[in-house]
Amino acid sequence: MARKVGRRGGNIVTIHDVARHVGVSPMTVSRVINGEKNVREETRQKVLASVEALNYSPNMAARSLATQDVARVALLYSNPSSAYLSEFLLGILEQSAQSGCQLTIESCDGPEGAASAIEKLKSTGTDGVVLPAPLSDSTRVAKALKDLNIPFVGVATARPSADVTSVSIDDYKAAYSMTKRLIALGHRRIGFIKGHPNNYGSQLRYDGFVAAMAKAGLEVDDSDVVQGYFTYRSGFDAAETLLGRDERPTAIFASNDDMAAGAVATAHRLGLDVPSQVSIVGFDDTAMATMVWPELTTVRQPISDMSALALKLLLDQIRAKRTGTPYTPIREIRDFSLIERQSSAAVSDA
Amino acid sequence: MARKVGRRGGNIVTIHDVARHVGVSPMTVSRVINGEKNVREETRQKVLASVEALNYSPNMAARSLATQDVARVALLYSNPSSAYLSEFLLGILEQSAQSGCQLTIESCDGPEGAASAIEKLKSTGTDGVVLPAPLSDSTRVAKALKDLNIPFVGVATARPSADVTSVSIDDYKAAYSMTKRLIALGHRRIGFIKGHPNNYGSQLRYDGFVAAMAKAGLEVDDSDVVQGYFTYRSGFDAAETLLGRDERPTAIFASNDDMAAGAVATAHRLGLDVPSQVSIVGFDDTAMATMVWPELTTVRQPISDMSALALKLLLDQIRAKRTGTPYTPIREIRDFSLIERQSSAAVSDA
DNA sequence: AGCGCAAATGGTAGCGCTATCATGGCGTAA
DNA sequence: TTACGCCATGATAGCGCTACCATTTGCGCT
Repeated sequence: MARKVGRRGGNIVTIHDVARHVGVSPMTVSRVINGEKNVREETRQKVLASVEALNYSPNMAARSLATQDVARVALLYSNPSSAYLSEFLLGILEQSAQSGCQLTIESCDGPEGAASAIEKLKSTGTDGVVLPAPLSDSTRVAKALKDLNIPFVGVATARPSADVTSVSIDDYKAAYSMTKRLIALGHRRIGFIKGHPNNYGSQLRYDGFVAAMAKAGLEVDDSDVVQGYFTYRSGFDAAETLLGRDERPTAIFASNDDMAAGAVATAHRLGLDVPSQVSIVGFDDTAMATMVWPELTTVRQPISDMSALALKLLLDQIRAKRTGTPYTPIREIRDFSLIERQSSAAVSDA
Repeated sequence: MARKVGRRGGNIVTIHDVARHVGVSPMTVSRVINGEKNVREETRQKVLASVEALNYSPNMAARSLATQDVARVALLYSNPSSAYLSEFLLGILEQSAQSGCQLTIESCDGPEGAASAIEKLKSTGTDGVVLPAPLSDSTRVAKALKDLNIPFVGVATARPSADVTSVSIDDYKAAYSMTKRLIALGHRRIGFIKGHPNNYGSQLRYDGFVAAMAKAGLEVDDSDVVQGYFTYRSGFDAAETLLGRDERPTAIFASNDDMAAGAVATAHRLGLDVPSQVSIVGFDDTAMATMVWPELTTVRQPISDMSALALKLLLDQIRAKRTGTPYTPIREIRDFSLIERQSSAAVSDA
């Protein structure tokens, strides 16, 4: 019976409906919704009850318009693992829905991609940028954004730059913990596949590994450390080097899951069972980790939490810039966790 | 120098600024922006020039508010491959930014997940739902949404339900083409790994395979067809069955990339080179396809196009519902493409 | 010329929400 | 008691944009 409602699309519940229902002014409802103080507890309860009863949910468009908080935020990415990206998106989307900001996703592949992508940001009046994993370490991008005076937040940045807000985990500590765990499982000789040489996080992971080995009084032989490039193929090849000899390590720690997956494939090819003959662990807990078999023991980053937080911090920064408030960059560290799956086990007695 | 600007956040260019700059009314500018007719070409050009010059870009929040087009749209998903999800998100995000609709991402895992997720949709007043791959085939979800009278669009739905709008590719034809290609490469005995039995698309793919074989006058032996479940592990095991015997096929067609990747791993484990000794092809062109080595020859769906289109169709449907216009469900078919990578080759003379 | 009709443009009034200021009530200190 | 300040609430005025008319302009026709 769709009542005639001028331009209205449907019978959407507005703040006015709630106000009328409770018998207060819209302002009061607004205050309750936004958790402001200076509202009597009794009133608050009544409002909340009505919100529930009427099934009210705020119109983000109207809110953004009124608050002028419509930040245009861009997510710049360059070929991350898609597993990483999708989880990243999930987190940032939820946050952006909550904050009611205009989110744009922009890919910058290729060497000139970054430049043109940033040019585009500039011309569309982007207020801020979130940089996920591989891009957050790009000095070029960071410099370009800084030159344009566009605030940005890096996620999983390993490079410890004090003047940039970032959200990351402690790569060093994570690698340390994982290594310690392998040692606890009885492994004495552990092969390591390094990440991409340009990536600072790679370095930290390696350092953590070395430190844990040293702490346990174990030597790291040069031949047990192989350079990788974060790709499956590089892990595949690196594992060949590590496992294709008489004296082989009983465990391999790859700097990411793709390489660990590649290493597992090589182990299989060489007729080695994982994990009974060789344990293989990864890093990141991307979808790859549970896609292969056996599923990978790995280090998990709370990616969607991190991206959500990154956006929140970015919005703070933008707001500060707008109001002229001085802003102090923040380096936020989130907790990682060790995920034990079937690719690692205690070293066999054999 | 931040000029004082009331509540305004920054010096955002509005439609009024453009209007003043051109010397027309805001309405005219609005019309140009929205590509309406009834604007003199000359005026249009002037407006466009000013838009460019002032770097104007419309405020989505204001637009949504004014048009009342703020559809609340949900993307319901249940453990798809993350590669699929991220590409799906990319497409739908771009579209939602353009359409200025409020997009929510909702996961429904577990058996009761769907029910509770849908309950949530109901209580938040969702106007429509997009259902990506595995979920689009769930009769339960479809029924629940239909009962609630919430419009939805399925993507990659294989089930040919005439009363539901959907976007998909022709699974049958794609499988047919891929099979034909393998035959052209000289393969006569081709193993097939089926997808999940509950998935209608699986059936279509299998049918396409069988049809192409029949067309070429080739027999499909029962022992060359193995049931899989879309997982890496199931492909791994299935390939064992197919390849671990004397008379083995020279090629394997897996119903998705994960299984193809598993099959490659098994081939390696059995000491078979891919593709010189056995070609292995997949389906979907997810990130998995390029992550493993050798990279997989596969069938590519234009996922992000499809998700964008799905959202567009959904919005049409919502609009129709609101205005009371009768709506005819649409079954949109997009083109697939064959991607040839390193996992397939002509059958060797040996 | 004059008329009518359509195309081009402008004016006005909101969309749902919140910033800001105004108001009224109440407690406390003088 | 009077004065003052603080707290809870309300009234008002937009935020940037577009729907819906009203108006103007152009132009073909009689």
